[in-house]
Amino acid sequence: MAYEGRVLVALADPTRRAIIEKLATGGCSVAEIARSLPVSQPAISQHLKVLKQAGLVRDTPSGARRIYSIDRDGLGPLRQWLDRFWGDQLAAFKALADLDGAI
Amino acid sequence: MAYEGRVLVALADPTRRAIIEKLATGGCSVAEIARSLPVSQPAISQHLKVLKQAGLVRDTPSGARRIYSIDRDGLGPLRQWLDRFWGDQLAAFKALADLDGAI
DNA sequence: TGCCTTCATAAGCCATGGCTTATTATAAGC
DNA sequence: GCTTATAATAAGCCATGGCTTATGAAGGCA
Repeated sequence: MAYEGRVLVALADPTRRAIIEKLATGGCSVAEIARSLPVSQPAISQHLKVLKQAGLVRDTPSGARRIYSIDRDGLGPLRQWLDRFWGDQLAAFKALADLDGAI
Repeated sequence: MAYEGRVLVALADPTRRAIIEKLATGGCSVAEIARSLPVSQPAISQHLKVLKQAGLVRDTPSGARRIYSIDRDGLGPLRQWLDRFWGDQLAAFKALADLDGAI
């Protein structure tokens, strides 16, 4: 599948979006994520696998635990794909950025 | 469901992305889309319903036909949601835009 | 070594969703 | 009015995916 497809499928699930929101507050272990959501630890692991394969999440071993965190570069493919059809928004962003710079 | 959820679910399906790519070349009737893809007309109608409810597509009656086209404003909710977690990209966009302006 | 914690994988269940064919409603043209 | 074309809806089929429990593998510590 195209890469933007993996990203979109990964983000289409509400539980995976909840994981992203959790990780936005800082790196977390799997158990920590599982404790903050109403699903089992294996379910979290499965979701993290999907997010990782989509490039949205990174993990670094830390002893017996694994610290997961948001991959800042993971959204590139999706942005590129979206800009193919909603590219006008890029111009709007540019205008906004210029405005910001002027203030 | 949150609006960004509808948008993500809508774009997660490859057939719906193909419809978006087709509509990017200009407004199309349902039959025209169905002819360009290996699925039936009812399937296209079902997909268009999902895309419309997500705000990604607009339709205007034209006789017995309906012309569908991309809604340029439909991506706002998704951009906002993405920027909550990948907001650094906005800074990158700003830098890029500034650079463009400088050239 | 033995025990506990942490995490990934396996297997199976079940709801969801994308597809089909059949049908209905509306508009255009004879 | 009748026929044709276009598109939406209904009903049903089936694969996919998200969840569970059970199990296994690897690290830290007494």
